[in-house]
Amino acid sequence: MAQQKSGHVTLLDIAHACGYSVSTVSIVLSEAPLSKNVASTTRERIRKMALQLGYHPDAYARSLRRRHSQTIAVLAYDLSDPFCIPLVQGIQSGLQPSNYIPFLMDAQTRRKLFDSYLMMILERRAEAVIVIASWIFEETNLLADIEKNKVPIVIIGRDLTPMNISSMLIDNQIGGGMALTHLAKLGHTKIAIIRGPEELVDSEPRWNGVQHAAAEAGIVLDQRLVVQLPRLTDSAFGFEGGLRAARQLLEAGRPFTAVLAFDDMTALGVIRGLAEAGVRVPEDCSVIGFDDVLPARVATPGITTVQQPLQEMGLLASKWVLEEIGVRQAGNNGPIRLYHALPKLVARASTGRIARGGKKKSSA
Amino acid sequence: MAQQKSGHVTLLDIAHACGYSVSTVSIVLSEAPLSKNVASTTRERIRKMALQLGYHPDAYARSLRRRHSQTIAVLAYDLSDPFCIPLVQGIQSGLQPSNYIPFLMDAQTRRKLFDSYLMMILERRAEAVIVIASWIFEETNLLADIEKNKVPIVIIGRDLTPMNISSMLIDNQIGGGMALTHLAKLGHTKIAIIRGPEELVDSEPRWNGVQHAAAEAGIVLDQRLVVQLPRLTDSAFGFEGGLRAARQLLEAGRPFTAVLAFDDMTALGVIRGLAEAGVRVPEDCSVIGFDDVLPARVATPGITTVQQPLQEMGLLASKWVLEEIGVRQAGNNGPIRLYHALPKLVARASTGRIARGGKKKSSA
DNA sequence: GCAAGGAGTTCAAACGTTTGAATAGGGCAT
DNA sequence: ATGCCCTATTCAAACGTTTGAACTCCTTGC
Repeated sequence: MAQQKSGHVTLLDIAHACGYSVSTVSIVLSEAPLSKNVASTTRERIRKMALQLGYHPDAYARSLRRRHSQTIAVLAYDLSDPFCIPLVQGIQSGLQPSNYIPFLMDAQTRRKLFDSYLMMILERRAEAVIVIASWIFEETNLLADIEKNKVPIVIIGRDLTPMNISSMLIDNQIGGGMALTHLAKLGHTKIAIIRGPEELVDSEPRWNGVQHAAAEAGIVLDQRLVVQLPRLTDSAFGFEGGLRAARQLLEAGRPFTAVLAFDDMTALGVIRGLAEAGVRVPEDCSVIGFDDVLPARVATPGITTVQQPLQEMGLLASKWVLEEIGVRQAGNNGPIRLYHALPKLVARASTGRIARGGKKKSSA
Repeated sequence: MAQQKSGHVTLLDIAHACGYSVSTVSIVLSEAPLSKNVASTTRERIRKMALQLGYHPDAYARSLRRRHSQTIAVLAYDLSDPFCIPLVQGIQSGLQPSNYIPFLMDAQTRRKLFDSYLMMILERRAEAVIVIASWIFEETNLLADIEKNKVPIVIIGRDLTPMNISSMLIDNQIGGGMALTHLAKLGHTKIAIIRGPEELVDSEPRWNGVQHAAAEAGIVLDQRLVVQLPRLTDSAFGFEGGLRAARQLLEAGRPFTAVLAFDDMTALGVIRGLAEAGVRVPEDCSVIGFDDVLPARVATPGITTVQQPLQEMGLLASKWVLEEIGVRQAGNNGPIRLYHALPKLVARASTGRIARGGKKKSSA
């Protein structure tokens, strides 16, 4: 009955209610070491009263006093990009066994939000940060600020080891190569390539991988079959880009039997664009993507793609930060790490052996 | 230089560094009303020093003292379900203009996690809660606990007005009707129905809507064409269910020209299952979904579906809680609200007029 | 000469915990 | 009796803020 003005039940309320001091109550309820020499009858009474009054310790007071928040910030550039989800899942499962809890933040591809979240990370005294980066993340100085505060950071999707930040990336070069090799093995030679937007760091190495693999397979890439995705404003909407790219390719009228799309969403857009013109996938044209996101798996035909081990990466990222928290508590400093994840080709139904007849694209 | 043991710069550090009291520093940096009669030179010096030392106010100390956390908990049953994302987006944009920040929690369809997050909501003194519910949410008593603590709650996807909790749902009955009517208008009469899992509250009313609309259209539903989705363990994997349902339907050998799937993921599974048997969508068979999630929009053919205004619902939910926080601060109590969102049919390419020849399903 | 008021700053208490040190009352061996 | 340990409990300070009240100078008006 002795409700505080805050509306929440406090230790003091319980203390009053059952005639012990705040200390005793605290010791019992927080299961401090000292609680082993609190009389068991006392323990019982306090516990019962706490339950009855509906007590829940105030995380703010507790964290203030204990000087740690048990919180790990997870800052994603955009949760509506299906790419982020498996990463977040991986991180969450990695954090589960620890008693750190993830503080999920969604920057929604907005630079402003991204920065304000970074600020919040500092204010909320997150004990570590995992950043899922993309182009919005343009060397913000706040990250340095976080580093200065001795908060462990891991960044996924960017190599920031030069700034002393542990980083984790997919090996885009190998991945790009895999995609092209897969198409080559199926007999395709007239391959259209949809390159990623310039501001994405993945675009360049992926393209390099494609070129090398082409050279190795003895394929000359027709520059007129290479299109460049524009800057994507609307996050997940590589789809729109792929759709336009496909139309553009068809209009150009140069024949091709396969499209190597920058990522899965692009690939899905391409397939839509081809379908508009009556081009069937994979019968008339193969399409390959990259990432292996959910929409690619559930589409029919299933999209052949270069899979990123996103969940594993998330898991590993959480392991890294937990470890680093450990070593810093011991007063040391762990190594700055860099991990290049290996992609894996997942062959589904959107790619196939080149048609015998060498069927041409229907163009205007 | 006067770093505290916590590793973070505090007001005291700044006070020492520039020779003012902690109070003055606090007043300046928190822009309290009193700061208007702090000498501007003082203000300058303090601000400069704060910046230089890299000061960031401790959210824990601040919230403890101010007695509010500026935090609104958003508890989703599973972020990897594409259904949740637009809701979360809507909530986020609704919260943007306020200075409450969303604390995003992902229960990952795990009852245990769900409960522990609810606990955390209490401990972190969230000032309101928005729950995106599904079947994992089985009348947990913790929600009552939250209510008891006078924290405003809004639940999406469940009618909890009997428990005095504002609720928001899609009108499943109307939605189900819309789907069936759409198929009927296209001339379909042999319609297979895939009902939702029993433990989902949406299943029942949606099915009712379908039945009514069928009666109204003068269609008799063949019970042998009605299959029931099993309990979904793996969240978003209605896909698997749809796939199996399609196989089952084809095996049964009863002809049908359209499938009304419980939701989009199911529809995508159905399409895959039909494709396995060489049944083309929409030429040989129409398929309609429900929800309008991303994978349905980017698949080809685009899935015709009954759209839920998820983003708007999220937005509204955030408006509700903000309002309620307002009225409670004024000492009053707002109304318990209930909102039935109106679904909208989005016709895409997965449904079409029935084939003239009345082409039968290929079965075993 | 003095109250009134304002500008600039500081005091000190409070928010709800945790925890090292202290206390009180044993019992038990010397 | 004294000293000592043991059990059960409490004191009081601290975490980093915020804020109502107080304090010290000044100026200004009467």
